[in-house]
Amino acid sequence: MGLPVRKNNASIPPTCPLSESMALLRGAWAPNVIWYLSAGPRRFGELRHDIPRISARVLSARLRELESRSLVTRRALDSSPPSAEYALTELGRELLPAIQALANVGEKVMARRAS
Amino acid sequence: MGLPVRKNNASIPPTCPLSESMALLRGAWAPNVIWYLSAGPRRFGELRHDIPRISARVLSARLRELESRSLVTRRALDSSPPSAEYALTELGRELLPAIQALANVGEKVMARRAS
DNA sequence: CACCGTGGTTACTTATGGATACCAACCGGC
DNA sequence: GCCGGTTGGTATCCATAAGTAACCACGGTG
Repeated sequence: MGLPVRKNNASIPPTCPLSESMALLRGAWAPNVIWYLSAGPRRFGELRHDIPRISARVLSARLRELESRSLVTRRALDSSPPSAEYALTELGRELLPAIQALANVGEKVMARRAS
Repeated sequence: MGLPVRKNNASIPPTCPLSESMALLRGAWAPNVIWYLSAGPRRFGELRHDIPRISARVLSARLRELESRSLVTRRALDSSPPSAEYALTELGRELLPAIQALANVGEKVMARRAS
C-alpha cells in the first residue's frame, strides 16, 4: 500500500504555463503596477501615490525589471522638474485579463467579508 | 507645466481587490500548488514531484500557510508510512479561474516564442 | 536665499527562499 | 536483528529580495 498510483497526471500540462506568467509578474507589487498602468501612461510619483504602501526603492526596481521584460516602456519627459512616464506594452496588456480575474476574486472575497 | 493634472483616478477602485487576492497567493509556488490540487487531492510527495524545482522546506511552509488561509485542507492518513493528503477548499477553488487565466497567458506567450 | 517637488539612489536591516542534510516510523528482505 | 527504502517532514546555513530611512541634483517659488 502507500502508493495508490494516480493517473490524473494526464490533466496536467507537461511544461508549466503558469510558471511562465508568474515569472513575468515576479517581484513585489508587479501586478499592481500593471493594473494601475492599464488606464493609460502614468508617472513615477503617480504610481507611488496609487500604491501607497510601495517604497520608491521597490517601485524603481520593479519598473526597471518590468521594462527589461518588455511589459512596460519608460519615457523621460524633459519638463521643468524632469519626470518620467511609464506605459504598458502590447505584451503587458496581454496580462490584463488575468489580473482582472485576480481582482474579481479579491472583490468577491472582500464583499463577502464585509457582509 | 510639469503637472498635467490627471483625472483618470476615477477608474481605479478605492481599496485594492488585486492586493487581496495576491495576499491569498503570497509566497513562492503558491499558485502552482493550487493549480496542481485542482484535479483532486494530492499527497506531499506527489506535489513535490508535480513541481520539480520546489524544495521540501518551501512546500511544507507553503502548504501550512495555505491551510492557515483556508485555501487548502490537510488530512493525515495513517497508512504504513504515515502520509498526508491535501485538497482545495471552496475558497481555494474560487481562485482557479484567475489561475487558469494566468496559465492561458503563459501558454500564449510560450506558443509565440516556440513558433 | 532657503525650501519644495520630482525621480530617483544609497545604506542598513529584516523577511523570504533555496540547498543540503538529517530524522522517526514503518515495512520487507535477508 | 540489521539494512535500505518510503513518507513527510525539520534543521541549518546562505543568498537574495524587500522594507526603512536618509539623502541628492535639479530647477522653480516665495
